[in-house]
Amino acid sequence: MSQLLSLRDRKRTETWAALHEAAARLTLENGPDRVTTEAIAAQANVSARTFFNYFGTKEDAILGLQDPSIDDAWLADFKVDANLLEQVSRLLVYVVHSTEGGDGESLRMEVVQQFPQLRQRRFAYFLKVEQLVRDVVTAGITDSAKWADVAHQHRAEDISRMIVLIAGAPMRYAMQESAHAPTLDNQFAALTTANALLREVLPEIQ
Amino acid sequence: MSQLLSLRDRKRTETWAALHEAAARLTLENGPDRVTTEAIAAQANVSARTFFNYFGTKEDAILGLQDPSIDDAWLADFKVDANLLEQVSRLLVYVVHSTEGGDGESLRMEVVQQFPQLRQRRFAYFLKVEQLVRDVVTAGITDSAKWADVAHQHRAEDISRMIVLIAGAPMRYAMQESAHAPTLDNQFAALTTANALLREVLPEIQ
DNA sequence: GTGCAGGGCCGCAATTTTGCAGTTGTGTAA
DNA sequence: TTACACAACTGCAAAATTGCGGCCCTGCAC
Repeated sequence: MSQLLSLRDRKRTETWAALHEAAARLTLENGPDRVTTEAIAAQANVSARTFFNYFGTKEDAILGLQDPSIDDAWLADFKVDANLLEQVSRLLVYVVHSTEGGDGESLRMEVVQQFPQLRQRRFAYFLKVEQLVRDVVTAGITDSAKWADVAHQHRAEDISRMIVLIAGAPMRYAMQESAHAPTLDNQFAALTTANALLREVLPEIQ
Repeated sequence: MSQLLSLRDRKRTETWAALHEAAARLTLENGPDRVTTEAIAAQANVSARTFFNYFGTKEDAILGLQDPSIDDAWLADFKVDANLLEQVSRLLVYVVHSTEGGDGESLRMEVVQQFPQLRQRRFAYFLKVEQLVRDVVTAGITDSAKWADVAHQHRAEDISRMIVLIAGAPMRYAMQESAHAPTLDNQFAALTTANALLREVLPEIQ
């Protein structure tokens, strides 16, 4: 038996996918307002209560969003002593990706294109992403000798808040930019553009 | 939603059936000794431990046997004050039936015909059936005015033991008789014959 | 307005499933 | 014979699921 995942983890993944699939499909068919959490649960063959064990809101299920997380391997690679902006940018991209569960074959895209009202929910998730990344950066700064000087004058929390805001600016920019054409390609292009823009702007404003 | 059964009960029934099905099918394909409980569980998509939450032994799963039980409605109809032998006979048939879970479309018959070694397990279950019926009869006798006299000279447990033995004789007889041709028809015919035989013998031996 | 039903969502206790670490018995290679 | 793998089966604690009562909000009939 190929068991990269335990039976428990495999079933958890399956249930998550079943709920997201059901939510997305039913939404595509009837629109988000004419779908009940109960119907989604029934379609996924679990109880209505279990639905809320997996998703905080109906919209999260429709979009297939999950709380951001960082793999230990990634964490090990993260260093604050050089190229911090670059590091934080990469981390943000990675963590945003971690909020989008399921394989690439999700119905998310179709749903977002069909019902743009749902789009706002992704911004809410970006806040969670930033929070998580801030925690990581804060920890890095606290432990770093290089940052000791600055950390003496400002709280590490405030330093990382500012850094994450700057590093996250391209993503916020890209999210607004690609709002009306939310394909994967568009998002990626928008982010690339925004990154370049940041690089040009930064030297000019100090 | 048609919910005669709660979601919980429905899933429990499904899992039971999935395990029995997997056990029977794998046995038909490979023989009972070359099937592991682990393989059965995997086929039914549950853990190895869960298998034993449903069945006490591998053979029980193959045969689809479950502990005997009596519906409350049946219990209400059971009276010890008249035609006791008849009543107990009926009850025995009913309770034996209750040990055979699943719909009629079970692979049980095929398995038993293919691997007669498994047959013995059904005798073990008949003991459980008798025990359960004895308890019912004992309770009836204890509460009955008609039996007060006899119950004064013998313990109610002993009285019911004897009655159940007599009432169960045809079933034991039939089980031996139909051992080599265990189809439903054969079993039923054997039981009918045995019942008639009992009725003829009884008056002669007092 | 006022009541009321419907639906999102949460807390909690009961039930079920899982993982894991045994124990036991049996076949079998050394 | 000994050693050992394998498979049936069990106890127990952690995790997942379920049922249920309840809160809050919104829309809709009256």
